[in-house]
Formats: sequence, structure tokens, C-alpha cells
Amino acid sequence: MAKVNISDNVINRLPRYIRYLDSILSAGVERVSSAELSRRMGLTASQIRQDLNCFGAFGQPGYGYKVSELRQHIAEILGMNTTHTAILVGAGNLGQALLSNFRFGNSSFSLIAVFDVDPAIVGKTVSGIPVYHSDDIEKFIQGSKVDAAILTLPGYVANAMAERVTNAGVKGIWNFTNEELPSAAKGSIIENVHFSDSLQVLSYHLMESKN
Amino acid sequence: MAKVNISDNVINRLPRYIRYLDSILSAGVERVSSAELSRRMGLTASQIRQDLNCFGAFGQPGYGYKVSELRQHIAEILGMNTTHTAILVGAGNLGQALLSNFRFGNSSFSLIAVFDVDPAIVGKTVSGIPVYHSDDIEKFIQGSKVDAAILTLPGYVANAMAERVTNAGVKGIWNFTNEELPSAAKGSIIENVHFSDSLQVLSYHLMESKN
DNA sequence: TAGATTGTTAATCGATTAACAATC
DNA sequence: TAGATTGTTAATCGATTAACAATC
Repeated sequence: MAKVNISDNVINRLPRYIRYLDSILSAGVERVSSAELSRRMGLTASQIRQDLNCFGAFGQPGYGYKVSELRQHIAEILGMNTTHTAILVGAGNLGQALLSNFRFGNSSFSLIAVFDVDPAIVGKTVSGIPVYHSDDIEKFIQGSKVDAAILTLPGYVANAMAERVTNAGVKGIWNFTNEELPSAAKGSIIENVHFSDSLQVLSYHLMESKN
Repeated sequence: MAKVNISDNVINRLPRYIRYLDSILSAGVERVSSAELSRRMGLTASQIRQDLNCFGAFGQPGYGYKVSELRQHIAEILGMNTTHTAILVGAGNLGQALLSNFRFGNSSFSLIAVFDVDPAIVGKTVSGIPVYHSDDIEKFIQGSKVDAAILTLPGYVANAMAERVTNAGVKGIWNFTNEELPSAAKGSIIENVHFSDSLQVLSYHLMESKN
């Protein structure tokens, strides 16, 4: 189904479309034109139509797009109607915050296990998910299908862990450490959430605004 | 100092340069060529030279770049040697995780206050930072210079709060909510950390890898 | 039908890559 | 000096924007 060669720019915009469509959907709007969307989102109508037409023709000439239909199409493209299994590695502050804060139920990911090295937490559950010892992670991955690993562990062990989980068969990594993960790069999919990169970019723009 | 019209693509790569330079710096490497950096980072040497030359000529023909010098230049560009003051709004799980987890000491941001509405936490300190009631946020901003606000509060109050802090004089927002912040857009700088966008992109690539 | 808006091709713009003279 | 590698201009490539015939 997936067409080849769709640029990352396009993919990265899809979640924003979802966000806006959800917002006008909850406001009861049934249909929307690319011109109307472009006004709200600060893109050009042309770009929106180009983006969508990478995946198919979802609109009707002279009418526009059915909001709920379009939303459903994009959700499908993003795999939001598929279930991916995931494990979380590192149940420290950040890991626990993610577990209790992030609505995995609204995502396409099902969290099936947590791993940590702290004896005080191994064997318990966090937000209803069982916590196992990190030593057992390969065994677990080989026993259950695990699509993705969420890395919320200290940076200095991130690379080694990325290598371990990908060697054991995990396909994707959601990387919350401020590390590059080059050793895991062999064909695995890495999505980085680099807090400090983002903060440095904010810092740059603050500087710029002062000039 | 800031030259105009430097593309976001370039700015967004700068933190990565910092990361790699730090890594080879701590390995004791003193000099590096654009070719060597390009191999490590998976960019072209041309692109690296183009990126850097947006800001000045930091290298020596026939020699390359002094790692520590180049690192220092980029840090300067990113405002990492300036101090920005920041407040954090919303001391729930995510806010507290950020407070205890993220090394603000390594950043150019100095966190001077936390705001929340929970009486159980107002008046105390979290990670050494005093917590005030959100009602007093305008008063505080007007009394102290506040460059940026970190939003780690529930999504449904994010827009209203963004508007409040920018009206009170805050210039930048580090937005951890999964909300767009259109109402704060009038001239303020917004850096988004949209967890679910990132996860949806990971989901897309996982789908793609299965095709 | 007339008006609106799509899907899609063509034109433009900007970003990346290649090339090379300058120079350490 | 000869070799290496920069800074920078030119060429290429890709992404965005504009235009418009097709069509609901």
C-alpha cells in the first residue's frame, strides 16, 4: 500500500493535519476546503492539496473535503488504526511521567512491559504495566512480538540498550535520551525527542529577537 | 550580530553539530575536517561547510576546524553563553520530571519559578525552585524579567495560559502540551515538543517497514 | 447551469550538492 | 613546496507555489 518516496516534510505535517481536523471536527464542522484549512494552519492551499495527493484523492472538486473522512484517511496512513506493541526501558522520573501522563490509549501503541534495573521497582507495576529487570529484555522480546522500544534511561547506557533491543528484533525506537543512536542505525527506525535540541533552538530565536 | 534569513533547516542542525563536537571533544580530538564530520554525521561535507558559513568562516583552509573553537562558535550562535530566565507552568508529572531530570544547568536557561494551581504544592519548592500559585503569574512576570515559559500543564488550559504569559511580556514558549498555540502567536516564539506527533511519525515508518 | 474547489501539471523558489580557486 | 581543505560560486535537485482544466 505504501507509496515510495514520500518526503519526510510531508510525513511530519500529517500529525498537524490530524490535530487541526480533530479540532474543527469537535467544533461540529463537517466539510472543509483546502483554502479554509490553509488559513487556519498557515500553509498554502496548494501545499495541502499536494500533501494529501501523495496518498490519494480524498476530496471532491467543487465541494472540498469531508472532515471526518479526511481525518480517517490520514489516521490510516499514519498507522493509527493498527496496534503496535511497545516496551518502555527506564522507569525513572521521565519514564514514569510518560507512563502516567501520556495517553497511550489514544495512540496506536500498546505498552506491554516496562524494564528497569532498580530492585525497588522490579516486580511491581507502574500505571498498571508490569516492571521487569532489564537483564531479561532479550528473553522478553523474543517471547513476545515487540514493535518498538521507548528509551527513557540515562544517556550513557542508551546506545548499548538500543543495540540490544534492535538485535533482539525491535524495529523502532522512540528515543528520549539526548544521545545519537548510531550503533542501532542498521535498518531500525529511530524517532528522537531531543529536549535540549529543541531548547537550544528556542534559545537561538530568543537571541535573534533581541538583535 | 544575527544575520537575517538563515533557514530553519540550518538552525535545527546546529544542536546536532554541538552534540557531535562534544562527543569527539571528549574523545580528545582537537581538529576535524568537514569530510570527517560528514562521515560521522551522515551529511555531506558541502552541507556542513555551507551551514557554518552562514555565520562566519570558522575553519582554516588546508587544516580544517579546531573542534573546541568551532564548538564555542556554534554555542555562541545558539545563545548558549547567554542566560535566559524561565518559569515552568504546571508542576504535574511531566513538569516535575522535567525539573528533576532535565539538566537546566547545562542549558542557557535559568529556572526561577514554578507555577501551579494545586494547594498541596503551592508554597513549597520542587527541585529547589519555589512554587507559586498560577493566579500570581502576571504579577511575577512583571516584577522579574522572564524570557521564556515552559508549559507542562493540561492541554485544555494551554492556550489561555500561553496568552496570559505572552501578554505579560514573556517572549518564548517551550510548549510540551499537545496543543497548537495560535492565540499566543502574535510575535512570540514557540518551540513545540509534541510527543504524539513524534509517535505518529514512528508509527508511520513502522507501517512502511512492514509493506 | 453557474460557482466552487479539487487534482495535477507547470513554474518558481530554496536547499543541497558539486566544483574549484584561494590559502594555510 | 606539495598536500589538504577551506570558503564560495555554480549546478542540480527537490519542495513549494501558482495556474488551470476537470468536475462535482
